[in-house]
Amino acid sequence: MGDTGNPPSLPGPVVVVTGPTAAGKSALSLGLARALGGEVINADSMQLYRGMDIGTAKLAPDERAGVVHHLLDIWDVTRTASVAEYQELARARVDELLAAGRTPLLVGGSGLYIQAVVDDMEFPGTDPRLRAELEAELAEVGPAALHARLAAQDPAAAAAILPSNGRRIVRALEVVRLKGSFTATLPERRPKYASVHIGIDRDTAELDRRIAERVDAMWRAGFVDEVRGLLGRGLAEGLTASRALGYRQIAEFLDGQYDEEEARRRTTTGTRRFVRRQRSWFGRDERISWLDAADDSLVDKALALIG
RNA sequence: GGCCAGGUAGCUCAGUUGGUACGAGCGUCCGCCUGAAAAGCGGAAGGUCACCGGUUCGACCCCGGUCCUGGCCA
Repeated sequence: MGDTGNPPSLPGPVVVVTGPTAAGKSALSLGLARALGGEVINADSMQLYRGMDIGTAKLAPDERAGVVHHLLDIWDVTRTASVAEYQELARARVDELLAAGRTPLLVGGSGLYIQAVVDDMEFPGTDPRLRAELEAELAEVGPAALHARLAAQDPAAAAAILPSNGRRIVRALEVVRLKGSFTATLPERRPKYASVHIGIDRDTAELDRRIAERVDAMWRAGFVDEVRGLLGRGLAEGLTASRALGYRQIAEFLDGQYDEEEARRRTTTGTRRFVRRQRSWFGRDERISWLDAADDSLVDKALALIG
């Protein structure tokens, strides 16, 4: 149990708690943190934002059961998220905790973020000016034309990216310009820390039911007011935060594009769809040991995995 | 009870002057993913065209009847 095949020389262990939204990660993480004497490091891209509380199901301070949480509320809603930046912040916390003999619990549903911390991933830099140029070009000539250019500059990268995926084509072209090639900058996946990956999930019908209930509860808790308030703080200008599930839909409702009921409907179905994408991502990570969130002895089983 | 409109994919609706349903949006399912990842992108599966009978070489589309839905009038 708990044997992840990590070379013993790696620092750790980092306990990862992940799984689709609304499965029950937060609850489990509290149980584990208390049992292990650990602290939680948030790995949820949207909980990084200050003021996005209700819609991200962020644990309020008094709900954290005395467990210290890191990397919540660190970004303003106008800020564009960045995996690379998150990676740096999260690793600093992991290192601090390990040095202090505390167990870092990396908790969240953002698969790429977790991987960025735990694996030896390097993100080539970005150049805002170049990026803006490429983006403008994309808007003008469309993704197919840019894809053709990528194919000429880095055939392997072009082959891996669909001609319709403008965003990824732009990033690849940016990296090619900065580093010479996109694909060559992607090293083999190697672990950076010794880690135990615990995934929790539920029966799909059950999870869908929980999602519907949760969205309703968010509405009752004042989700619409939260968004209204954030719009006053520039939410609409934030590239990342304005796209968050529920926030986008409510903003569109407040903008008069459709009614409130429709916003809630779209939030629910969008969340369901998101779950499918999360599972698709997690499914490729063989390190994850899956547990049923509905299991009565969930915490014990998770502790057994950690060993 | 009468009149009008309508019954086509899980939902909302297109469509064929009669020749194998060209469907669309949403939903559903599957997948991709390296500085926006709750984002972005791709693929697939779904239809005895309400039912019965008739006309026709051939009807989802024409005719008759039945049932159902909505509206209007009594």
